[in-house]
Amino acid sequence: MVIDTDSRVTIVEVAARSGVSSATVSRVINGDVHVRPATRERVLRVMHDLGYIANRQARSLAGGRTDVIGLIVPDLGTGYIGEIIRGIDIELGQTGLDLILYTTHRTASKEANYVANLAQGMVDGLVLVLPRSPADYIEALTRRRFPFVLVDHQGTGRDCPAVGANNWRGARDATEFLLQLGHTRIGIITGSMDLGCSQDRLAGYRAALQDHQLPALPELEYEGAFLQPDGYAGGSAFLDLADPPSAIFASNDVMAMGVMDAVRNRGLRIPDDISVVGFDNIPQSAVVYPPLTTVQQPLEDMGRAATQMLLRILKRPEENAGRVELPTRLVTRGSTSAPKGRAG
Amino acid sequence: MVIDTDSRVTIVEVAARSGVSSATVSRVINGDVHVRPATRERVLRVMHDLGYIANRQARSLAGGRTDVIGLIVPDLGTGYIGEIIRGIDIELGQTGLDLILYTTHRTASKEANYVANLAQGMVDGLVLVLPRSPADYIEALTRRRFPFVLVDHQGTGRDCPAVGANNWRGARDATEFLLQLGHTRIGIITGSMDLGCSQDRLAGYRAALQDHQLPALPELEYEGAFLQPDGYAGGSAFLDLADPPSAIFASNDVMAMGVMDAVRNRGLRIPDDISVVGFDNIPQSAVVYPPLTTVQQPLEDMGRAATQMLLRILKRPEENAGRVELPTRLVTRGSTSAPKGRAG
DNA sequence: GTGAAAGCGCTAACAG
DNA sequence: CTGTTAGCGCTTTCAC
Repeated sequence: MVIDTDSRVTIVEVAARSGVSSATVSRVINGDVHVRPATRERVLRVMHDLGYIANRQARSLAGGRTDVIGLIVPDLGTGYIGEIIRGIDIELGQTGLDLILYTTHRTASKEANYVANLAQGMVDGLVLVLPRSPADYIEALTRRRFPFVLVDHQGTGRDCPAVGANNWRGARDATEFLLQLGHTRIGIITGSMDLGCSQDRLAGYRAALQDHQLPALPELEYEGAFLQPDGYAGGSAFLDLADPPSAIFASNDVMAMGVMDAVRNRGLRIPDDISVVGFDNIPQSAVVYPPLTTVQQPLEDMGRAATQMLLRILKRPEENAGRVELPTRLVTRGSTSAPKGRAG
Repeated sequence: MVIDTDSRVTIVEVAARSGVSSATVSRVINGDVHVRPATRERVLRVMHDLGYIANRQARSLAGGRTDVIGLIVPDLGTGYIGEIIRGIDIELGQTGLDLILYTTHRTASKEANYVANLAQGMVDGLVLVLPRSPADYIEALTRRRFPFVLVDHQGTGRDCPAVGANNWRGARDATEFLLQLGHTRIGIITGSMDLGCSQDRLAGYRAALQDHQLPALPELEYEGAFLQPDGYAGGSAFLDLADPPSAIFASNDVMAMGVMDAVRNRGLRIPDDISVVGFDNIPQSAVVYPPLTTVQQPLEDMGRAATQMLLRILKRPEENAGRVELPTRLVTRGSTSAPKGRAG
């Protein structure tokens, strides 16, 4: 096949040269069964010879499939999203679908706008990563039966197709790990409590304590908002207690870094004096000193799972996809050890 | 503004409600000057009230601007590309342009296909990251004056708009660093010598030696192809020499890892017996043991620069954009030290 | 300044 | 099985 970048070979030209109508060519393109094999062959040959390339715009304008799926992400800043995208891309590579990427730069209104824009015929389906304001459009999309999936480790998504990480279990595992090490006073710094993931992580933490017949103490629960200063503030608050915890679980790595700063600022050592655990396993957590023990989210897998789910919806719109929760994995590194402080 | 996800508000409806023709609405949308200010105001208001969203497909089909730029990347596997995309995204965020992403999965034919596809009116301009077969389409694009930029650290791009890293200088700096440490026998493992970047890196290495009145010895130059086994083979070859080098510069990090394996396999230590330097600063290089000294490419900056360049071309197609070379940065880590071997 | 009308390339009924 | 005929929503001459 001659790939001619200039080519303006249209369906009409292919039709003319194959001695059929453009409708038939269209049928061939779309794999319509109602075409005599011989005709199909001939058209295919001409398309090939001419280096015909379907015009995406025209196709979708006319209301056909676009073979493109839309991806809306909050930003590309952390590398976090990159992992998810990679998973999506791997899965999409198996199919003939393309990807159009939109970055909302964390703006909820842009998000809703893009959704509206894309769902208007530009793509066949939508993957929404870490949506800010899903409520704004989920209902409309659902009503219109427009295929979409949320990648939503935050747990904000209502009852709609979504994949997320098992936050509850991740937090429980992390806390359980600290308990196994011998810690009995463990502080938690939560994320914004309006997010499902924060609630789940806190619940997981409490569940682990309960498993060990330990009470959940309000003084050991500090509400943050996923930012480093929150970790610093929370860590400092814990260390100011008459009886400070010997371990601190931060609901994300960024806050864990803040905790580490707070601990060091007090002249205390990690993990000798205080153990610290994070959540997310961002790349930085492996290279800080000491390397951070944390809960890894299966980002790439989440991307893959979301894509598979979308493909399934695209194929069988009637079945409902439900929600998938992927398991997290505890990554133990140098920021945790058995308590070595004063008395046991 | 009411964002209505279902909305099928078209230019016609806006026209009707503003008491003008659709042509005028189109003019307003496209910032045509030939519209009375009062009319413009009115139309704008109606568009706003109705939550009008332009249909991308129709626009580009009709031959107008698409306000989308196409991005073609080889893959998303390494995180390497992610950095570049981030730079592009940052720069694009300032404008009203959107991004459509294509992954070629390292297939040259897909690459040419996508280029043809996108350049057919789907996007206003193209950014090609690490192109495999630019020769296949550069001429056609240039002839058609279709805006595009290569992000091309490999230096494969001919004389066309491109941004790359300064490979020569990066290699010279790395070699100079080793020389400063006191190494006098330094081996180099090159990349595929048909690539401009490999040639430049080798030249930089030789230049540094020359600066110190040291000869470039053929026995200390091993040709690889950017793969780990090449590093292993090259490193082994060097260590088999009667007078092996005390430091090895690999033309990328992946080969440097291969070198490290070879060194360890000989029972030698890094950096005590052999210093190793890489190129790229891939994430892994920070976490291997010992952490790898390497030359960092300004990936995000390259993405930004490429985007700026494309925007400039979009604005002033007549000026020619030329080529930009961005500086690299030497990242010194644990894999290098002064030679401690036998005699000084 | 503004409107009317002709497509852009394709799909989707509806006939045959 | 295949052709005819309308558009999809927008831009763009060409008139007025």
